[in-house]
Amino acid sequence: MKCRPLPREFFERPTTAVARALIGTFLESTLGGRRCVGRVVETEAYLSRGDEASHSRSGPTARNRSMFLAAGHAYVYFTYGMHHCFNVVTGPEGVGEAVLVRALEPVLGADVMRARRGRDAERDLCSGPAKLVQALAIERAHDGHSLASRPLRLLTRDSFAESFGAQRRLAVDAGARIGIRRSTELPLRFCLRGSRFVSR
DNA sequence: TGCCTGATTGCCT
DNA sequence: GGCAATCAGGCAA
Repeated sequence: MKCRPLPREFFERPTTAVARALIGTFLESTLGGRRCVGRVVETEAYLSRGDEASHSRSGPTARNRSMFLAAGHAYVYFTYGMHHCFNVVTGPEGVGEAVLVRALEPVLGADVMRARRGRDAERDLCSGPAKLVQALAIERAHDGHSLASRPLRLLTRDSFAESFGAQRRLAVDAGARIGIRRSTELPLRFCLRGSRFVSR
């Protein structure tokens, strides 16, 4: 089936629903003139209320302002002095919710990913939020980019049916989020069951 | 102005 | 399993 970007309505559902629904979709980067695609296998939801781990917990700032854009935009932030992470903005404009994409299964352009990552093992290319950002050449400059348009798009589950079939019903597990200290009790992490490409 | 911490990764033991 | 790398944002003073 032809590659189609996810429609705006896809992102306008509750954030946890979007986080779950993103599993099995495809993230495509044509940055640097090289096409790379990965299947989303792990996500985490970050909410605007009752979530002390969310960057939006204290309202808009210069760093997190993209999180308050309309659903379907990218929120890219810099952390730990050396890494970037990629999020999909969800919810109504001005609310401040997003889904962190934590891991991808390489589908196309694995060699380009290897060169960018400086590692050979397929498992090490996109099995972490900062890894996939490096593999797809995503930068802070893409903060606020609309994910319906190149060079960075999210494509429907129907895409790449030659490799993954229709993917109608995928088994998705929910659990606690990783790498946070607050609101660790919330089950806002979603993984494709059985995938060897998740971060942990 | 200064200090502390973080939605991470990779190397070392 | 432990921990260093490395810096911008957030907050206290």
